[in-house]
Amino acid sequence: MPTTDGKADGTSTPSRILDAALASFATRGYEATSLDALAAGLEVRKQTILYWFPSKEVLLDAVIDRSAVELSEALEGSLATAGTGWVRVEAVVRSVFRLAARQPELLGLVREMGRLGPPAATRFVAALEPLVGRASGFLEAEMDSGHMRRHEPRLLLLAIYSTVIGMLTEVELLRALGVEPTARSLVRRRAEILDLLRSALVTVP
Amino acid sequence: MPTTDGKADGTSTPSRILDAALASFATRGYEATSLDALAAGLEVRKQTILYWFPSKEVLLDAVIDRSAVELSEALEGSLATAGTGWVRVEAVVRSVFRLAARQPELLGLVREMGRLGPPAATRFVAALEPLVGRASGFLEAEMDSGHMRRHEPRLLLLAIYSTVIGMLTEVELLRALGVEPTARSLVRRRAEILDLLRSALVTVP
DNA sequence: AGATCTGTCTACCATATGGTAAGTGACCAA
DNA sequence: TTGGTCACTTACCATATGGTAGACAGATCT
Repeated sequence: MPTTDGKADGTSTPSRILDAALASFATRGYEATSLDALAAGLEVRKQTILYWFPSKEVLLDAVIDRSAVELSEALEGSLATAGTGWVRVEAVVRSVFRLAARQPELLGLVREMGRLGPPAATRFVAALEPLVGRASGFLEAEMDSGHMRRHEPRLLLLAIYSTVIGMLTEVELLRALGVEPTARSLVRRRAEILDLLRSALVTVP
Repeated sequence: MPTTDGKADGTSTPSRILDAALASFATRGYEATSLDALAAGLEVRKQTILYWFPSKEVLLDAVIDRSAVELSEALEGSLATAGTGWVRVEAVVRSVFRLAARQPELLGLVREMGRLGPPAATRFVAALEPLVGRASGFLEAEMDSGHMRRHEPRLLLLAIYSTVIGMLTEVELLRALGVEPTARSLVRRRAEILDLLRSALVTVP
């Protein structure tokens, strides 16, 4: 497999392939995505894809790796925010929503991880482990210092994660509930979730 | 397509097909499930499946319909619990966890709905609409009477749903977080989620 | 100029997939 | 006994899939 992307301006062929693959994996799913369909969308032959990524699985790994880096960078940034406990939680949630507005596929891929058993999912989670560790440690510290209600930090993290991801990716359900997934409604959902989380976490108003 | 299931004792061929299909759709996904694999697991020829369900899509619809009924029945029951606001929320959450312990595939299918666009997902959500309506109405009434913090009821419902489903189905993530998905941990997760929800919802301790 | 390397393409291929057509044996009513 | 229905089977088929082999044009190196 070639190791360089040629021009690194984001429009090189391998980079475009990764973009398309991420989008399709996130929405249709990995197994339901065919290399032919991917290639057709890129106006390229399937063999071009197989030239850069010698198998579909390698392509998946590449998508996962790149996405994990992007996710990590976006979240590490907001996690580094200074300030008391709740402000930081809020900053992280806001940055996830920003991410969802800009690159919804990234969040979709996170959801897809569940189905892709140990080989792929493990890789993804492993890449995000430092982030999870930091977040978990932060929550624990805040609970120790009495700023937040005491909970099992890792379960709390999972609950927050589930809520946010659900609110952002359950488009079908939203529509069925009469909430059109527009930019406006995204803001409302964000407000709603922050409100909920604050009630659940912060000890005294 | 034949309309009767022969013996309705749950071991009739069509019933067994539905069971296997539900399990596979919920874990591997609809598109990733092949009729051949399904048939092999049932020790039956693929054409037997196509005899009872003339196409894969019809099979999916049947799985959805049956699952929606089972889900509805289980939840309607606990929603009918008497008592003040929080007790009922708790009863519903507990019954979802009970369902998750007994029939994890049902919850898995719910998650799968998101990916299956409008034809299938709409059918599922439509079948559950009365339930959602009742739950939403209940939440609104509780907020009106001051037992619960005011929130947009349908968004609140989505948040609760996402949290519960996430806690129950994100097995990969749980494992990565060091939480082995055992029966013990299920109880802990249930306690954790009830605690969180109570903090977030109930007005006065 | 000639050789080599790069990126993409055309030409195939084995296998798997959803689905059609046509049986086969057991049972059952006339 | 025979004709028909039921549950299920074997025999196929068109298409789609991931992947291999190798050709071809252009750039780069010697």
